Amino acid sequence: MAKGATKIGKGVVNPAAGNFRRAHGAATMPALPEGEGDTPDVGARLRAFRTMHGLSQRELAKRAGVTNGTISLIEQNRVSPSLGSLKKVLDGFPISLADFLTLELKPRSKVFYQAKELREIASGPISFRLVGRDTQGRAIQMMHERYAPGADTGDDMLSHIGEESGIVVSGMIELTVGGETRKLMPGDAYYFDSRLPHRFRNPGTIDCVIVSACCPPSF
Amino acid sequence: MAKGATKIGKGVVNPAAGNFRRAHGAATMPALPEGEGDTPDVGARLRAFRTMHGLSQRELAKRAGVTNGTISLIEQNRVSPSLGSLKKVLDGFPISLADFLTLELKPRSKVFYQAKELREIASGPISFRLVGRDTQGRAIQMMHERYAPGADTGDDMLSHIGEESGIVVSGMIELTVGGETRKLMPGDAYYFDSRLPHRFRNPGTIDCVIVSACCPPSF
DNA sequence: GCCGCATGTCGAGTATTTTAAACGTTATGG
DNA sequence: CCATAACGTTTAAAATACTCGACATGCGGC
Repeated sequence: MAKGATKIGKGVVNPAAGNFRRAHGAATMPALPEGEGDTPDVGARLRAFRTMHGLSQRELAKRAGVTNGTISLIEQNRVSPSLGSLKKVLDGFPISLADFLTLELKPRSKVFYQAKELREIASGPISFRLVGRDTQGRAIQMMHERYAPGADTGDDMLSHIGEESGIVVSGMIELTVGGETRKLMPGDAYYFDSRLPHRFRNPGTIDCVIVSACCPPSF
Repeated sequence: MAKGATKIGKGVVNPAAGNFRRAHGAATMPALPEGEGDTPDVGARLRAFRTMHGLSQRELAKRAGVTNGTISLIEQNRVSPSLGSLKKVLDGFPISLADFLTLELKPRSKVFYQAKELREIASGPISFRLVGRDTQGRAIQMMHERYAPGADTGDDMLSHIGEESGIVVSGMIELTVGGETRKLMPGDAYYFDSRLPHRFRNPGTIDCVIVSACCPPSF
């Protein structure tokens, strides 16, 4: 292709169905009606995955050994990446090619809760304030954490197991989960799937105390 | 690429590790050590899968809407196909891209048994001759079948459940399983995973009687 | 408001994949 | 024995993916 004939004018190719174009031999495709399988929108998948890890196109590109332009084009579904490229890109974070293609990409359930949203499940001199509406289908173990000013866990890689929840007791914590960042004040809380990349940082000037809970579905 | 500079002289790229070459920006790849994920030898995978379906490169190519050359190159790992191409190719038979990449590609277990290989598990006036050495780990239900001369089941698509076994009682049957074809004579038998595409044909001039068994692990 | 920095997109050039056609081989008939 | 057909492989040309550099925008600090 010399120059002018770029088939790509501006518009996205086929964002919905996820089938790639390739208007070639005019009258090909005899047997199957095309569009059998899945390959649901690799572009959106990659973008979601990347942002969930808090990476920019350039950062990911550097990690993966490709250029940012490539990432951009792929995410726009302007190209159908070769397995080699896609593999390199995915090596940027811990997931296999097959897993990436299977990934659920589900609408994120409620993650952040305001102090007033916690549910009181005890009474009298003791107060148990429950995080999350539906206790059923959840699995938790609590912990007590303290963050000095400036403390930072750094990004966590997917741990692929369990869930995580916590309540800020004192101080302030900046929590990033799956690309969303939020500053939580005393009384606020969080609840998310541990597989989502997450990060705790104390941007304040005093210690931050959190009652947190983590992991395995032990009961 | 004009012409002469074909990087591909003759040899296969990297049949073992399954990582694709792309000797480009010289000193790229900073973060991860490359070779994290899998992508195990797409070429061999495709070839195995194709032959198991009894398709030639050209047949598959026609179904998929690509050229036979493409199939050839992919199977030799001379290229790293784009998702679009690979998807088109896989649309040729009923499997998803992710499933294809996950596929086990296990060393086929024993499929064909000679008459003398059947194990007698009864005695006296009654004779139960068992197909397959290890009854454990198998799940069977028997049937009685008869094939008129020329009868042909045609190719079966993957049924994704259970196993299948049978013994030829009289006549002759030509059985194709996962790309291998064999003519079975009276007393001979078969045992295979139903997910493998298979086909029965009676090339003889007399009826063929088979005692067969199929499917679900019911006991 | 302006600057510096980061981000995502675009255009042109290069590298790679895919096509189309031909080759060498093997099997099947006549 | 030759013709025919089918198969997998190969090669140059066409089409696509990828790189490199530049652009426009957005954001935070000063």
